[in-house]
Amino acid sequence: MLNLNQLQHFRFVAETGNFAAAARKAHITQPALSNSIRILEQRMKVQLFDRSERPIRLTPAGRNVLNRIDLLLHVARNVEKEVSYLSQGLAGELRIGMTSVSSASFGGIILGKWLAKNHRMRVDVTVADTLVLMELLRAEKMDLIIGDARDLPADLSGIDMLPITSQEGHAYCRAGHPVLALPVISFHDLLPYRFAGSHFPKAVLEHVAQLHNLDTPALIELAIESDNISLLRDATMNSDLILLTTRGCVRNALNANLLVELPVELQTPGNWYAVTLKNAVLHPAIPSLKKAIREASAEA
Amino acid sequence: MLNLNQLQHFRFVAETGNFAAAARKAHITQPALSNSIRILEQRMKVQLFDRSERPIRLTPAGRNVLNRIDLLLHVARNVEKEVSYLSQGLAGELRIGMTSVSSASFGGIILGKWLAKNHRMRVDVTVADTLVLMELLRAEKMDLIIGDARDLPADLSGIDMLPITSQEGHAYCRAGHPVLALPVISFHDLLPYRFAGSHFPKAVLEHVAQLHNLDTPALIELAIESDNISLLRDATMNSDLILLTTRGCVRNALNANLLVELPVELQTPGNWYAVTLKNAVLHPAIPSLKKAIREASAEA
DNA sequence: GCTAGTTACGTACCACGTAAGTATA
DNA sequence: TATACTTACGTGGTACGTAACTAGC
Repeated sequence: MLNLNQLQHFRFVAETGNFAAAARKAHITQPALSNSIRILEQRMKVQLFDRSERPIRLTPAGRNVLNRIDLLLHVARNVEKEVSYLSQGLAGELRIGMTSVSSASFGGIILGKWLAKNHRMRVDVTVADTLVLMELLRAEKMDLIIGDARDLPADLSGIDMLPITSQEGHAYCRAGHPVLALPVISFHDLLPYRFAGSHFPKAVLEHVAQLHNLDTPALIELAIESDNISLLRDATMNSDLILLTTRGCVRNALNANLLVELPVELQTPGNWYAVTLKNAVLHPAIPSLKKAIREASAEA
Repeated sequence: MLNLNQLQHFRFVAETGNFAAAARKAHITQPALSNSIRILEQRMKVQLFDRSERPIRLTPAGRNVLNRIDLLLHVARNVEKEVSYLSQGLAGELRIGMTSVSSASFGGIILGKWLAKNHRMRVDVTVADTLVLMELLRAEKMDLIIGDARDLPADLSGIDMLPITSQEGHAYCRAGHPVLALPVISFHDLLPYRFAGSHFPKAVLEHVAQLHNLDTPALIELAIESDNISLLRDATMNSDLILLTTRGCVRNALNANLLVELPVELQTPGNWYAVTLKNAVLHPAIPSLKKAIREASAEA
């Protein structure tokens, strides 16, 4: 097969029109480069340079070869770079499996944030139920799946499970909120006060609505929607709105007794685990993705 | 830089899923291939295969590398093939210069036929006058030019000239044609009999018309036009048509005294030469093209 | 125990450096 | 004569083969 080093050498000489300068570029001595080109010419059975006069000149055939080589070297450099990134877990393609609900409620968020930081990574997401995903994982057709704990099979040998607790949702109100005066608080009691929350995936609201036998999710009226969590906190602390969010986001306000967690079961759907094979070689990017999942969990 | 051999080896193993089979494909022994892969893994800092079980399996990172490599190897093989053809003068790009007249009258025909036989060749044709073309040739911006002998410079040192005589046109009629009875025959005497010929470039007819002071080339009425030369001969031998063609095309008929060459000056425009540099390395395809030009000349 | 991949070791070759030689301007 | 490329030669590294070893089915 072709020797990319020789081709690179050839390119340097063709570019500089000068063996000595090209040798400096290639970080070898001039005679070594001279040899390299000579051998290349012999292998190709093509005279690349006309050395009969100074400065040396590309032959017509040399020009043709040069044109061809350009693309090849370009592709080679790209592959080299890509592999370097790949080995550091910074590039490549991950095959991720998710259940429909987990993808809707938090999978997209985690992946989105992770991909923003890892712009050389590609992710191929398959949505299926946990049992199917487990099969795909075991067949090594998946690099990582996010499965529902209740559906994970009894046989947990050979798999690595990372719990995802990030998105357990709760309802919060300000201290001194009128609803706190009730002896027993149900979800229905919250409805009149309206809600504050981040842009929830539809699936989450639908699930909560269904859980509490509401005819339509629209009854859960979001008075204020924003991904700016501090804004939502301030709004809740200064009104009777009910804040729907995760505990991690209001930890400080809870400690300062500015917000109160309501004893209402939102029961966000299931407990999830990020699952990988234990006795297989993982994709170099998996540790980074798992770290992102752990951090997302810790934030909650 | 990357080593294409190693990458090829990797591909073989990935394809067969089997070191022994891959070694046979690569025409090396199995331990040698084992080493090759190991070194590649070390260089890439990526584990490509999971050897802990049989059969061995591609790791996720290995899959990623494989995808990347495919294009690279494909391009490399193409370049290799291309260079091989190039060295045999069967592929590559030629930069040809022609005058406007020569390109119209026969350059296109010769190139067309030659390209049909050399389907891997590309030709970049520049049309300019002979002096300009000579400059381009001397500056090695042309591989071959077709120049008008009258415009070629006095200084012919360092250039190689191949005369092109193929297209010297003459007029022919059947033996016993009435026009032969005239004591002196001029071109105007031929007009009433109409003409037979191949599909001439406009430039040629215009030139002939101008030469004989005809108001319009349309007066040279082509009763029959065809690229099938034997059909034209037959038609001419069995009628009073005047055949406009080159001597080579009617050589046999002339020898057999079936056709007669008329003493009429058609003076096809100029004498051309295919010109190349003498003391420069030529494109490998030039001999083949020159041969085609010589053959086209010989046919005439 | 049989198949398949690895490790160990020896060899030949190839790419490179240094030094001397040759050609061009 | 000076610059630039080539040739000659010595060396280290690498890619391969052979043979012995080890591990999975």
